[in-house]
Amino acid sequence: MLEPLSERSQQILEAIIEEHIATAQPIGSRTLTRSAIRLSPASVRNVMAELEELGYLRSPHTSAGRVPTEKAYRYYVDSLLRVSSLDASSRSLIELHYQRHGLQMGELLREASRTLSSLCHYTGLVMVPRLQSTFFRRIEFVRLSARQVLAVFITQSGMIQNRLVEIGEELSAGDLEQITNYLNHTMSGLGLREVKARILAEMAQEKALYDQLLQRAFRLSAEVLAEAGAGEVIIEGTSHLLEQPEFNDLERMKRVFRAFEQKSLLLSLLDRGLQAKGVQVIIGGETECPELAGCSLITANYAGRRGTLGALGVIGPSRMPYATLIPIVDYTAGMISRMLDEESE
Amino acid sequence: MLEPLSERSQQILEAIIEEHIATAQPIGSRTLTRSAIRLSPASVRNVMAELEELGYLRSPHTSAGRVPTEKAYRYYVDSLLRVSSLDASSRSLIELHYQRHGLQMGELLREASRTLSSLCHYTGLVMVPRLQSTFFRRIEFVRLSARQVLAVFITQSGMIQNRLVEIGEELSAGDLEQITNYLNHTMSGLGLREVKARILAEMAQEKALYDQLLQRAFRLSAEVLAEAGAGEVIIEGTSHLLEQPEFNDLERMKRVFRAFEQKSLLLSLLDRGLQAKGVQVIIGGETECPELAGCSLITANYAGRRGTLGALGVIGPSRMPYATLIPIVDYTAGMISRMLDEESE
DNA sequence: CTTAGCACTCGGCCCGATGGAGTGCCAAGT
DNA sequence: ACTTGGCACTCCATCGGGCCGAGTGCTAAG
Repeated sequence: MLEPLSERSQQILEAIIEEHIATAQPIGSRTLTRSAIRLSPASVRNVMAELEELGYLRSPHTSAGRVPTEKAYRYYVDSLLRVSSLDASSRSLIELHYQRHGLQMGELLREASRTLSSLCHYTGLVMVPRLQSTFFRRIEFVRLSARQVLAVFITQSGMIQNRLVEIGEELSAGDLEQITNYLNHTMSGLGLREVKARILAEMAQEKALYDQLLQRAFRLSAEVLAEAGAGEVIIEGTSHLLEQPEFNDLERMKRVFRAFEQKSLLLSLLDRGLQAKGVQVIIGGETECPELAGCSLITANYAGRRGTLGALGVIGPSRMPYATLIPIVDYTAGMISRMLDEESE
Repeated sequence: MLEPLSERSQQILEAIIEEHIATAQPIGSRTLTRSAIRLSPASVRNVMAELEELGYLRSPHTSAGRVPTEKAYRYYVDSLLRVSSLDASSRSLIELHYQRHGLQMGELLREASRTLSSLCHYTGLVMVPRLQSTFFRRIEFVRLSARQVLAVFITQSGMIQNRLVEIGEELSAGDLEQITNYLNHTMSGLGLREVKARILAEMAQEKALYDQLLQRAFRLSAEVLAEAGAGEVIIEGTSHLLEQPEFNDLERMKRVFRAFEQKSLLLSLLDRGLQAKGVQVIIGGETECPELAGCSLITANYAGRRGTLGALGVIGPSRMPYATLIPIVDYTAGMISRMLDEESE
C-alpha cells in the first residue's frame, strides 16, 4: 500500500507535513520554497501534484494549498520520522511531576494522565490495569456484618481493589481467617488467570467437595475476582483539545466529546496495542470509530516486573507533533513501569 | 434588592423567562401576546420597559427582543416558581437507574452523576463525602511489608478508604492486631472530627506517653485519617453542554471546560450549600467565579442517618428549565440518602 | 389606562466587487 | 530531461451596500 517515494518527494512531503503541523494551514508551493526546499515553486508543484495523485495530499479547494492525508501521516510516522529519545532536561521535567506523589497506584495513574496532557497539550489517557493482567499478592477480608464481607485484594504491582461481597451462609471470624490464610498461602504470586483456573480446578476436586470451608473459600474468592467494571480509563485535559483550531468545527468537537464519555471505546483502542512493544500510533480512520475521525492517538504500554499491565497515551487531532510527543509518551510509560516496580518490592 | 412587582409585571416577566428558556431567543412583545398574555403588544412593551429599568431584562440591541438578566432568574426561582414534586412515573424512571447497581458507594455516586446528567441534559456533579463528615465504623490494617501497612477505613455510610502508610518502626502482626482492636473499640460510631480530637487528646495524656503501643496506634491512625486529596467531584455528561446554543460561543465554552478541570472550584460551590436544607440554586455571578459566568447550578445535599454527607446537582447555562430540574435534583438527593442509609444498617 | 399607528433603529442576509493566494500548464532555459 | 519563469485561471475570504423584518419608543386617540 505504501509505495516507495523518490528522495525529493519524501523531502517535500515531510516539509509539507511539518509545516502543516506547525501552522494548521494548507501549504502552498511558495511557502515551501521559503524554507528548506531549494527548488522553484513550479517544480514543487509538480511533485505535489504527483503526491496528490498517490493519495498523500489533498487540497481543500482549487486555489488553496495542500493538506496531508491520513496516509501521509502514516507514511510520516513509519518512514520519515526519526524519534530521538528525550533530552535530560525534559526528562527531569517529567520526573518532577511524580516526585511528591505517594504510593497509591490510583493516584499515580491519574497524575500520569494529567502530566501527559499538560506536557503534550493534548488529552491524556491512562488505562487502569485489568485485574486479568495482575498478579496475586494478598487478599484480606473484613467482616462488616454476618452476611457482608469487604474483600481487599492487593496485586503485586500495588493495585488495591475493594469489593463488597454478600455471602449466603454466615461465616465466623475464625472461618474467615482460615480462608484468608489458605488463599494467601496458595495463590501468592500467581497470575490472576492462573488463580481463577486454580479455583475452578480445585472446586471440582473431590477433596474440596467434602471440605465445606474450602468450598466457601473458593466461592468467595471467585466472586471477588470476577472482573469488575470492565476496566477504566482516566481522561485528563480535555480542555486542551478546545484550543486546537480543528475543533472550531462544533460538530466535530461534539462527536469527540461524546466518544470520551463512552470510555469503553477508548479502552478498546488502548487495548489494541497491549501485546505490542514500544509506542503505537493510531491515525484517524485506523481507530475505526467515526466519532474519532480526524483524531490520532499515541499510546505505549506500561508494565510491572511480571509483564504488561496497561497502556497510556494522548489523543488529539491527527495534525499533532508526533516527533515531540512520541518520546514523551514513551518515557512516561517507562517511568510508570519503573515506579510500579519499586512499589512491588 | 428585589422590589415587589405588580401582578401584571410578574406575569409578563414569568412569560418572558419561560419563553426564553424554551427558545433561547430574545423575546419580543408580539410573541408574548400570542401566548398567555391578553394585552396588546404596546401595553406589554410598557411593562417591559419598566422591567428593563429595574434590571430584570436587557436587550441585546435596540431592535431585538428582551432577554432575562440574572436578577430575573433569581426572582423567578425565589418568587415565581412553584416546584411540584416529581410524579410517580418520573420517580420510577429515576429509580430504574439505580436498580442494578451494587453496594459500593463510589459506584453509586458515579451512577448518580451520570443519571442526573442524562435526565437533565446538563452536566451532573456529585461531591464525594469528605472524610470529615463521616462516622467511624471500622478500621483494618494489612501488613504489606515490615514498614508498609495498608489501612482500610470504613465509614458508617459504607465509604471505603484505602491508604498506604509508611511506618517508622517495625510493627509485628500482633502489635497491629492490638492496635486494630483498640481503635475499633474506642472509636466506633464517633464522628471523624471527634476521632481526631480524641486522638490528639489521648496522645497528650500521661498514660499514653508510657505505652509505646498506644503511641503507635495514635500516630498511625492520625496519619490514616489525615484528610486526603481534599475531596473529589464526579463530573459526568459534559458533552450535554455542547448541545446548548449558548455554547456556540467558543470562548465561553473553553472557560467552562477549564473550570471543570479545576475541580476544587466546583467543590467549593457544592460546599457552599452544605449546611442548608433542600435545593439550592446558584445563578451566574453568584458563583463568584468568572469562568462560570452565565452558568447556574442546582444543588442539593445528601445525607446518611447521621447528618449531611455531601452535595450533588447539575450545572449548565443560566437559561435552564429550573421548574423541571429542581425536582429531579431534589429527588435524586433524597434517594441517594436513602440508599446510603440502607447500606449502613 | 389601553391601544393603534408610525417613525425609527439595527442586526441579519444577500449580493457583487475586489484582492490575493495558489494552481496547472506551457514554453523557454540549462 | 529536468527545471523554471510566466501566465491565465480558479476560488475563497473580505468588505461594503442595500434590503428586509422584527422590534422598539413615542404619541395621540379611544
